[in-house]
Amino acid sequence: MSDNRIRLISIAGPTASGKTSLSVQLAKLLGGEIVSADSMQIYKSMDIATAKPTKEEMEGIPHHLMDFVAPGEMYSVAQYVSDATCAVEDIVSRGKLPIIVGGTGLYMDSLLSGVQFCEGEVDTQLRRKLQDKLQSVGIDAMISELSEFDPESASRLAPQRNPKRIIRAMEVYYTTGVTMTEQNKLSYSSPALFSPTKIALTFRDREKLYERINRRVDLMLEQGLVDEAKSFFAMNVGDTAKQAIGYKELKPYFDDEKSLEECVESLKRSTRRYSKRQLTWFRRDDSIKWFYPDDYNTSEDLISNVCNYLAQEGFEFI
RNA sequence: GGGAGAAUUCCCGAGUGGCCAAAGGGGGCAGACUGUAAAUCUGUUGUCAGUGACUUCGGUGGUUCGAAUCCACCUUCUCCCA
Repeated sequence: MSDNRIRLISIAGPTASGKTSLSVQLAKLLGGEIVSADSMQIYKSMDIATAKPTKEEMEGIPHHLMDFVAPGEMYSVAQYVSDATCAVEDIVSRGKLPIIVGGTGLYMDSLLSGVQFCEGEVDTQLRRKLQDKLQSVGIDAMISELSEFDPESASRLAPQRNPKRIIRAMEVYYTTGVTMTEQNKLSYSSPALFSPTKIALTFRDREKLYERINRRVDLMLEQGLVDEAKSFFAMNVGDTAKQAIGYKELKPYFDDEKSLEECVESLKRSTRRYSKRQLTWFRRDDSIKWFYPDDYNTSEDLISNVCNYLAQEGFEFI
């Protein structure tokens, strides 16, 4: 039986775990190109806050799906999967190895497993209407409304009472006539295009990761994060970009409500919490091979161990 | 030197005799996750063999059937008068 799926490598992990430098080194050794799986690095001009690699850090390795959407535009997983799939196919067509690198679990998994999202754009008007309705009737009423046409989703979503999810499940049905439950099944109906070898990075000692995060935030400040935030607030920013960690935490400082130090503390905390959520996401994937930088004395040791693993997996070095 | 007040579980902070292992928030930890995902949401957070036991509310002693809550003294801190 022949497997036509595209072989590729994915590198996941929490923020500040060292994905960028590892990925560039691997790309050099394997003849690869990088496809970013990061929901915020896709945006232009949000450079410091999203810790986008600099030209020097890229070392000449092409990076795709990074720095190409205006902050004012909306972007979504569905677009990402379609854009990234094209990028991967393009890389393969040129005889290069795609390396998917990023910390946005939803984007990465959706791409790697070839999730097919339902047709059509988000109906923002409908969404607003549902949000208003939720405000007035309460979440329980929304859950029971959902259960009228999609009882499975309703009971799945009921325990956490997550407004966004409940509204989305309703949106899907009202705009497509297909329930979220059916849509989830349809999403996995076609065979996967890719055959990924998944690796991920994190520190055995959580404190070390947190220290790196703290240090990185300090570095961002030195690089001019405050100015970048100032211009961020001055421009037209969409709902997705607005969520980026790095600007909103500084808002109270600009509004004269808090000191810069306090804001920086909260920025560090948000980043730490984010890294935790990333870990939660990636940890549930049993097919991931984890590497821990704090197991090695040098980054060279880490890289050579990763390379050994990739060689076992059948990847060829140039 | 005199006077007033405060000390609570990782932090802030409620609690003023039993319903208190102690509200609430923060933080931590764990989890969920299909078009906002760096978002959104859930659980948990004294210890142990978890329907119960044990230790905890600055310290020591006391009152009481029973105290984080009342009394005495001590310690530290804050404030006011000098």
